[in-house]
Parts: sequence; structure tokens; C-alpha cells
Amino acid sequence: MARLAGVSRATVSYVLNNTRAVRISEPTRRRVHEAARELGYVPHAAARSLRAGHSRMVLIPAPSVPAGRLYGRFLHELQWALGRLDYTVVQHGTIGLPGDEAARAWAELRPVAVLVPGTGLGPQGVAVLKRSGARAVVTVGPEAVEGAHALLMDHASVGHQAGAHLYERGRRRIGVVVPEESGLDMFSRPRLEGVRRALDGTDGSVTELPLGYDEDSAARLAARWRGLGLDAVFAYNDEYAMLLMRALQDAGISIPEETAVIGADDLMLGRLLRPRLSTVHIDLPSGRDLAELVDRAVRDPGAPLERHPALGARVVHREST
Amino acid sequence: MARLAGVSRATVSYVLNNTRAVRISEPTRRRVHEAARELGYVPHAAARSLRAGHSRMVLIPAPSVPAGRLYGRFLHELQWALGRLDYTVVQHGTIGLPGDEAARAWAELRPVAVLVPGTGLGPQGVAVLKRSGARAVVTVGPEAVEGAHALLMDHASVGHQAGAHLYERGRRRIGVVVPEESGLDMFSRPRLEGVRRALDGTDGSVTELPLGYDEDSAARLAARWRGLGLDAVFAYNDEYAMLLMRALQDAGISIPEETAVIGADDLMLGRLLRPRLSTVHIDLPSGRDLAELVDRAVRDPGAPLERHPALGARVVHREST
DNA sequence: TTGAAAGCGCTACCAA
DNA sequence: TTGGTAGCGCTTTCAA
Repeated sequence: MARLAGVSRATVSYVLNNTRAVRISEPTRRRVHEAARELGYVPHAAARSLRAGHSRMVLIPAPSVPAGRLYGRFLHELQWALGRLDYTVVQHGTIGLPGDEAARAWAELRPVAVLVPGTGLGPQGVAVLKRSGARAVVTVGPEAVEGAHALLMDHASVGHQAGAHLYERGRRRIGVVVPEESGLDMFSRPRLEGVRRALDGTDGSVTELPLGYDEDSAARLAARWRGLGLDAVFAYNDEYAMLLMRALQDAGISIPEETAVIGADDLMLGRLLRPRLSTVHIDLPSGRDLAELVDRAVRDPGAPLERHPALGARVVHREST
Repeated sequence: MARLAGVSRATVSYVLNNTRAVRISEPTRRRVHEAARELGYVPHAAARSLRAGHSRMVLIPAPSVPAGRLYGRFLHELQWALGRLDYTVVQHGTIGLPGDEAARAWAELRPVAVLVPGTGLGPQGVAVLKRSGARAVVTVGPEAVEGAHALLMDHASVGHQAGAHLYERGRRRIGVVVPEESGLDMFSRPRLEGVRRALDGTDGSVTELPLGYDEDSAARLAARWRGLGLDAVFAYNDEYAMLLMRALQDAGISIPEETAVIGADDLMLGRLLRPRLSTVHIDLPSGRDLAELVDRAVRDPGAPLERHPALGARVVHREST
């Protein structure tokens, strides 16, 4: 930069980085700072990390569907916590590359850590990332991946809680909404499976109900409701639950007498309906905890891989069941 | 990399980049590709863009509050569209740095374009970014910033539409909810101002109503509602509107007879309430359009700055007003 | 206290 | 058709 501002590039580096191993005279410091301000000099992160051989970048692939309430808040908290630990968080918008191929794209940025929600990253992908210098790979999803730390989030437990609750309340013919919106399979499949498991070996039965997130689709489902002979429904989440509950009520089906309805996510809005919506509350790990896991892993890449169950699910019983 | 795999680094570069100016024999290509796969070689993006002098990175600062439905979808669409144009989208989690300081942090990454939502970036910041090589800076907010392209999103028009609608329907004493949650001022202030402007010079009046996003806060407001003597309320958005409407109904206030309620954002859930929630529908530009604006600006940085009004607001009249 | 120079991984030019 | 090499901006070691 401003070697036109009197000194050598080395000196500039010393001054701007406050290198303690080297003493620079006050007048020189001042001149450097002044020149930097004047020229609007900003160091070049790529050059720096190229030289250093590592970065402080934590890469998180952007979700392939717009993040929901819960995940959005979680991500935000995480970002903040990592920032406090002096990491730079980068959400990388991977278009549609499948798992291990996406890993290559991420690896090009040479992040110090990668945090991958969902399935799709295999042991191959983890290996690519590690070889390219990532000191920590953390997956957040239903199962651990070889070579990576894992935050185990099994959405089946959400369905399981819902199913068990409905069964306990005396319901036997249970519908499970599966959103038609693509990209949600990741959550909806395990939730459905969880309900199945909860009812396995009992006299209860499970019926899969595809549903689009619009009033028409809900009305159509409601119109054929009595034909389905269901006495309860787990509606994937609170939003679908609200939609379906309204459609059922409009079709003259009384909630919870004729059909019990339960959602998930414990949104505030669910409490506003009448009857108030029962729901499965989901506890996500705090962003701070996850940030600390990442930091630990980065500082000591040799440490044994951690795997934490990290999704707490519990029923909040209100009036709709 | 694999100069241990037989050839020179230059040849590797040629092969992997499919450099057309140079012919490489088929056997050599094969050997290079094989070695690359075997070693799990991934090019180093930083080194590449250092050498090239530019990157294809579009930087978007991550929002300081978890993104809402509308913005989340917009961002997602934008990311996809930019991806199609072969840009890499990076959301940079700037912690709490104020505007122009944050610009320096962004500039370190030498993005080819920067897309900044909200206020907070000043002409200084724009200058820093451009000097550091950004070929396009696009702000998305209420007013244009010197040196940057602008997508003009004036949330005052949202409030204005709501205010005018309520006035037309014969309402005169109008409350405006202002969320207590921090980080929302960016939107709530202009919306409030818009209502004020709509009623300016009429016999209507505007009352500011702070409200937290929880049932207690809503109940407290509802309890003192009659004392406020209002006949209508614009509730910031649909979520606050749903919350408040329920609290008012629980307090025995009839909607819309005694008090009209209108929200904003046109969420699907608002249609599920009874009475159905009137709302201000907000049209955001499509992600594709914005992506094309960015691309144009990058290809021709000399072109005159574009400024587009980009927020359409129109009332969707349902039953609550 | 400061400067010269090497080298991080990559690509583009020139020579072989 | 391939290889050698300079140089992108930075930090760090070594010398002055």
C-alpha cells in the first residue's frame, strides 16, 4: 500500500497489526495510520490468509429453503456467538449441488470450520474438507457422519412425542400431514416415521396426508375428512396445523372432539387460535453452546469427535387435543 | 499440487480450468484429473482471486435480526438467481459494527459486488468498498446513497396505505403499533411516519402504541384500550396484528365494529382468523430482477447509477377493517 | 527501528 | 504440447 507514504510494506504490516515483537516509533506509526486512512486502505483478506495458511472463517451452507422461525433464530444466535469468538461467519449459497460435490465448493474457500445442517454430506465430503484444511466439521442432523462432530437432531422424536400424546389421549386413527413443498422432506419424513414408531405395536394406525400450504389444498383435504375416518392429526408444524384446523372447522368438524390437532414448533401464534393449538415444543441447542463446540474443535482438532443429542422435544398440551 | 503426478503446475492449471488457448494431450489430461481425484485436490479460491485480481463473490451482510418470512424468501430467491449467473453469494455476519466500519470488514473480502439492506451504509462506506475493488454497490432501503445503486424501499408507503385505508373507512383515532423488539425500528419508524403523513391535514389523529411480541404485553394494552379511545389500529405487521386482535377480542372489544385492525405482509395465517385480517400486501422485486441489476452493474461499472422504486404496497381488504 | 526478500497457491505469458 | 517463471498482497525472518 502506502509505501508511497514513506515507509516499507513490512513496517506497514507491523503497524497495522500491532505486532508486539517489533517496536515502531511513534512518528512512524502515525504516518502509517494517516496514510492508511487517506488512501482508504483495507487489508486483503485473501492475501493474508494465503500467507498465514489459515483463516478464521466458519462456513455454513445457506439452507436450501427459506429458513423458518426456529432455525432463523438459531442461526442468528450462532452467528453472534461465533463473532464474539472472533470468527467470521460466512453463509455460502450452494445452489443445487449434491452433498459431497458442494463440499468441494466450500473447500475452495479454505474455511477453518464448516457447519453443515441436514443430511447430504457424506464421509467423502468430510474428508475433502479436512484435507483442504478445515480443522472442524460439524454436522447438524439426524445421524453422525464419519470424521465429523455431530449435533444429533432427530426429528423423529418430534413425531414420536406427538404420536404418543395423541395415543395417550385415546386417539387411534392418526393422520400425519406431509407438506407438499419440496425441501421440507428433510424434516417431514423423520417426523412421520416418529409417529409410526410411537404407534408401532399398538392398535393405532397412521395415515399420510399430503398437504400444500394454501387454503385450497386445506379445503380439499377437509372436504374428504370424514371419509378418512381419522380422529386425530399431527400437522407437521404449527403453521400447517393452523391452516388445517381452520379448514376443518369451516367444514363443520369440531376440534378436538371429532378430531384432535397438534402442531410443532410452539409458535406464539398457535396460542391465539380457539381452541388453542397443542404443539410439540422443540429445544434447540443454544448458539453459544454450538459456537463453543466449534471453537474447541478448532483449537484441538485431534480431540475425539463429539456427538451430542441436541434436539429436545416435549408436548405442550393446550386445547386442540 | 500433483506435480508429483507427473507434470508441471502450469499444466495442471490448464487442464483443470479447461484453458482453451492451450491444447493439452488427452493422456496428460487424464493423468491430471486422476491425480486430482486421488489427492482430493481442491483449488484455493483465495489464491486464485488474488492472482486474477477479482472474484465472483457477491457479499450480502446478514440481517441483524432473524429474517422474517418475506425477506427470507426474497433473499433465497436472490441467492438462487445470482447462483445461476455464476456468482458466489456470501452472507457475512457482521456483528455490531456501525455502518461504514462494517464496510471495511466487507471490503477485506474484495467482493465484486455488495448488496446492503437497510440504512447504515453511508457514502464513506460506499467509497471504501469501491476503492477496494467492488464493481457494484447496491443499497436496498429508504433512500439512495451517493455512489451506489439503489433499490428504494420506503416502508412509509406501507403505513401510508394502511392509514389512508382506515381513514377512508371512516376511522379517525388511529393507533399504530411499534414493536418493542429492537432491530425492527428500521421498519417500524417509517411505517409509523407513513400513517402520520396519510392523516396529516385531516381530522384524524395518530397514537403510537409500543407493544412486545408476547401475550402479556398484548393483554396489558388491551386492558387499557377503551381508555385510549381509538377506533382503529395499524399493527405493524400481521403477526403483531394477530396477537393484538386476539387480545382485544378477549377483552370484549368487537372487531371491526369497535376497533378496526389492519396488519401488513399479507401472511397466509392472517386469512385464518375470524374476522379475516385486513393487511397491506407488500410487493418485493423478484430476486431475478435484482440479480440482473447486480450483473449489469458488475459488467459495466461506468454506467449511470440506477435507482428503482421497489416496494409496492397495496391494501388487501378483508373483514377486520 | 527499519528494510529486503521469500513464499503462500494460482494463472498467464513466453520459451522450449 | 509442455515447462519455467513472474507476480497478485500479505506476513515474517533475517540483516542492516
